[in-house]
Amino acid sequence: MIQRNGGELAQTQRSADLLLTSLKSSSRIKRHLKNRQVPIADIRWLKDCVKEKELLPLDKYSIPVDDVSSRSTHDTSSTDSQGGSGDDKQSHANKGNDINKQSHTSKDSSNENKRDSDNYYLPKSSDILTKEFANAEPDVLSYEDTDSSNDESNSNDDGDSDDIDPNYNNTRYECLRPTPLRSKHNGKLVAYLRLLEKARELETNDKSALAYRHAISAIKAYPRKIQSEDEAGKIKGIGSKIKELTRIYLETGKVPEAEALLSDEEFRTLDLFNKCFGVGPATGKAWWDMGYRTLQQVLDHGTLSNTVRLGIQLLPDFIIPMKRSDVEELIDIVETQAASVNDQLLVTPVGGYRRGKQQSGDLDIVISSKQEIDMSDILLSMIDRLKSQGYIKHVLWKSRIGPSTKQDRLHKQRAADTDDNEDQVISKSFRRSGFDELPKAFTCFMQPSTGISRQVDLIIASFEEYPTAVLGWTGSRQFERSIRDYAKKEKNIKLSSHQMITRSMPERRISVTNEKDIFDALDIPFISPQNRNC
DNA sequence: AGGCAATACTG
DNA sequence: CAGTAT
DNA sequence: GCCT
Repeated sequence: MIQRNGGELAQTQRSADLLLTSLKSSSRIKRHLKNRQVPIADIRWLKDCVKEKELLPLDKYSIPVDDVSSRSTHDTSSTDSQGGSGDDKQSHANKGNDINKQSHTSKDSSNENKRDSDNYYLPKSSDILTKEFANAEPDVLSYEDTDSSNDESNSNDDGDSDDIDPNYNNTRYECLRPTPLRSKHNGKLVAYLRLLEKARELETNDKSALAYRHAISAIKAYPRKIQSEDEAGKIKGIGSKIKELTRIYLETGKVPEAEALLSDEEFRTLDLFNKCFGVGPATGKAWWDMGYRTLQQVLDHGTLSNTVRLGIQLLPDFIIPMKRSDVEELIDIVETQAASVNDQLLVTPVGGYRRGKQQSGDLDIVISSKQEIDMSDILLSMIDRLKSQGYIKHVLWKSRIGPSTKQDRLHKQRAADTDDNEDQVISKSFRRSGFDELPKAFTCFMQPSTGISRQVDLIIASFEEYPTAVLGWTGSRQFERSIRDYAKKEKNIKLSSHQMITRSMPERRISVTNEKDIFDALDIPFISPQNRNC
């Protein structure tokens, strides 16, 4: 039945990516289990799929076996950029599902063909796709309170509650001071401001959103509990509007303007849409305006590019946070595969993981080399290898610029097809051949131990580019913005993830061999990755 | 009043 | 060029 | 929305 309908029957449990069974008790299932990495579902799923002629979500059929819930215990919504709205409360999708008998099957894990089989890698199921906010319970404001019984310790004496803490570096450049993962003393206020930031972003009020971001970073870095509106008003990044919000917060313990968003249907819907790869504020708003209220509706009725369709279909998995051990499992895979491509490769995990986040939404990896070697083709080699080993299931996005060689080929090809406007083509290829950016790919991995799809971004950097690439990809986003801003405004230096150059006319490249060199060249104190959570 | 990081791909 | 991604 |  599987093969007749375009599926493949795996030879072994290990190579399957879905197990179907009709066994009833989870203990019996466990005795037969050799592969805990993949979802287990009732065999009726298969029959129903055939009946409906489509791949149905697994959730109503999936059978929970794992008792060591792969979810983490407390989930305090992620720190940066990611939604401050602590949406889902532990979706324990699986309720009474126990059926009988067994049989296992399904897709082979290696091979990747572009036909329908792609679909078999897709949905894990979940209620996210059908989630609708019309009459839903409001979200609960989730925030990171590191300190319940605050004050004490420092706050030493003088706490003239209207003056800012003297230990605080009150600057407009976030990169000049340490910013921890979470606010130690003002977590709830930060959570409210995040909501407002998000709302501005979804309205495409970029500049306003940025202003909230500055304020949020400032407060996260602020070393004690803010006790008065005047104290808040003295912090750079907080102006009249946010000072007022702070006043309200201090008086009532709430920020109504933000609180309202927790139960606002449009906001919550746009926020959800926006979580899909390839879907930004404009697309989300367009969907809303067309009357779509769930992602499933969009899937069913919208006309979508392949990338966006994938983005939606992968969301149920991508939305599940990775614990550090999950991330490490993927790092191991990349390291192993890199070593077999070239033993000089150096694999460095960056992104939120490097900044110490306990939960990550994706994994960013810089692939460089221990010595100067030719890095052209490394990206493609890695992708090929990871695909053939069955780890990469999709490439969501891939840059095509790569160190010279094949790039030239591309451009020559192009120039050949369009002799129309020679000059344009030439100047274009000229700019590009200078390797403006790092070759990179955003991919979807299948995490072996859980069977969950994970977003993994691979970035290739040459030996020389390594330091700036690591700095640039470690983030946070706000840290990068501020350090580049500082470099430009204060030092007249142009900083990007692939180089650091003086802007004064004879542009000269500043050579650096590690991150510390970059801070030194800018003459600013080194900030450890754990303190770049602006 | 001007500026807010910096770049690349897609359609 | 507008939109999206990092 | 905030700083210069």
